[in-house]
Parts: sequence; C-alpha cells; structure tokens
Amino acid sequence: MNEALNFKLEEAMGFHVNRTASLMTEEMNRRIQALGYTVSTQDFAILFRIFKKGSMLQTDISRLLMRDKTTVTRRIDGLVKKKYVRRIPSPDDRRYFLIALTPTGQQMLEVLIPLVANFQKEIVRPISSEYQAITIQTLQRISHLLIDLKTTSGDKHET
Amino acid sequence: MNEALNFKLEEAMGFHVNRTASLMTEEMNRRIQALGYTVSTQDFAILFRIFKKGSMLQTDISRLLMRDKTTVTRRIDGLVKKKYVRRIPSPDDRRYFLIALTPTGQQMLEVLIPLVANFQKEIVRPISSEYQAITIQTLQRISHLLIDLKTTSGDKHET
DNA sequence: TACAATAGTTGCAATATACATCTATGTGTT
DNA sequence: AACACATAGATGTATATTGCAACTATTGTA
Repeated sequence: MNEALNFKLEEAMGFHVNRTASLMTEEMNRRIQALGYTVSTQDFAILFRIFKKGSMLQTDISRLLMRDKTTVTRRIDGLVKKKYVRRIPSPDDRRYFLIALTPTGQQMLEVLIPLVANFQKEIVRPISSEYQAITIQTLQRISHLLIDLKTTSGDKHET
Repeated sequence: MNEALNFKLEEAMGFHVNRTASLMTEEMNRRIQALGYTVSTQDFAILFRIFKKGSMLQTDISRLLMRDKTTVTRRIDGLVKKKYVRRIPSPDDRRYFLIALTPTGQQMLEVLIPLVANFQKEIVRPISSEYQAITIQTLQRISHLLIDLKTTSGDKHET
C-alpha cells in the first residue's frame, strides 16, 4: 500500500493553521459584535489599512488583501452604506476614488483597534516571545512559498 | 492618544494565521481540482476522518470539525450526491446513519490523501523540524485558548 | 404514558468570494 | 487627432460556506 495513507491530520501544519484561523475569526467577530459594530474581520482589515494610510485606492486594497477587485468594490459599498468610509473622487484622474474614513469610521476604529490589539496580545500571552517570533516567521515563510507557487503558474498578477 | 493605535497588522499573529490559512486552502483546492475532483478542502476533512474511522455519525463529524450539524448534513448531502459516501441506516437505533465511503470515494481518497500529504510536506520543507514543531505547538495552544473562551461564555456544547 | 433527549433535516438568511463583462477615463504612439 | 491599449471601478451572476430556528422521527426515562 501507499505509505502516504498513514497521513495524520493532527500532525499537518495546514490542519492547525486552518483551525486556528477559523477560531480566531469567530472570536474576533463575536467581540466586535459585542460592541455593537456591524463590521467583519475582513472589513476591519480594510478599514485598518485606510486608517494607517489616511486614504487608499480600491486597487491598492485589493492588492494588499489579495482579493479580487470586485470583492473590494462590494466591501467598500457596504462600508459606505454604513457610513464608515466615503469615496472621494480624485480631481486629476477621474477613474479612481480615494477611500477615506468618515468621522464615524474614525471613531469606530479608535475603539476597534485597541480591541483587536488587545485580543492579539491576549491569545499569545501564554506563549514565549521567542516562540511567537518563530511561529510568525514560519507562517511568513509558508505564505511566501504559496504566493510564489501562485504567481509562478498561470497568473495575471503584477506585484 | 491611545498607544494601542500603534498596532501593526504585520506583527499580529492573527494576520499571519489568516493569510496563511487562506493561501493554503486556495492552493489545496487548486490541486484537488487539477486532478478533476470536485471536493473542497472542507469535504476532504470530512472524508479523511471517515476514511480513518471506517464510518462515522454526522454528529461526530460535526463535533470534530466544530461545525453546526446542519452544515455537516448539507456537506454529506453533497458527498452523497457525488457518490463519494453513503448513509447506512443503523438497525438498532433508527435515528442515525453511519456515513461510509463508497468504492468511488475510497478510490478518490487513495489519490487525495497522498496529494494532501505531499502538499503538507512541501510547504514545510524549507522549515527546520524544530521550528515546525514549535509552530504547531503554538497554534495548538492558541486554539485551545480560543476553544476555552468559547465554551466558557454562553454556550450549548458538551465534550 | 408523558416528557426530555438525541440524530438528523429543512427553511431561511448572511457572509464571502470571484469570473466575465461593462463603462469611463487616461496614456502612448504614430 | 486617432487609434490601440491600459487602468479604476461597477454590475450581473454564480458559487461556497456557514448557522439559527424550527421541524420530524426516534429513543430513553420518570
């Protein structure tokens, strides 16, 4: 028989990465909702980048999150509807908008960022900073490897 | 101002875990589809457990995958439709079924398991086994912590 | 027998995503 | 100027994944 059939999920990196990701996302969503906000972790990822940069093009968000631009368009649509961000037409190039936080969005992030920051601290608290660093480095290497795989075979990306 | 606003995504465990999970799932799905199979990584997770155990109750699958039983019902529905598994009514307790692989499902897994096993090997190849172990251990500790959080506050679980 | 627990299903809805295609606009070349 | 081409974004449509509420059927228990 094939020895690969002895494969054990519990020893596979993918199993743990996926399970942890799913649990973390669930808990994050719970906490954000507990504060009465109706944004998902994905939305937070977008909002946070805008917060840091001041404003961004949808295309840039799309590239950063590695999501299709249509996905980003719809997420921004949702955030605009909820009045967290607004589209500012660019005067020089009328093809694009700068996505910027509204005052409401700004206020929300001033609550959510500490929430997320504390959550992130909380879940790694029992782990030594050395192990934290090794884990992040490992995940980073795996991610890079996977991005290479993706961009090497049939692709339409830039970077 | 609040110092937590200096939070950096790139230093957060959650960011890396999520990104890696998403990239891994994408690549896995690509590879499975490349072989002509129409199962997702979630389906594989189910099928693999059935493969290992011989047969399982939907409730057990639900607990193992930490997914709602209705989710599992629908996934099994799909796998039954594709003839990869079948529901065997239990003679002694007519409330439940044993979910078992069909010959087709069995054959598929004999291809997919090596595929997944090799993929898992491949992505951790450049990482020392020490770092691999530390990473898995770290993820496991975070998962346990999150599961505790979940079952501690308002919940309907058992275990 | 009456009530509670268990296994599973169905109705319904929300979330998240992307491919193909479209409009509008800008850029570069001849 | 005119044409081709590239870019930013939106829309139509479709898929996958998930879970809550409520339901049926069955079994266990007081």
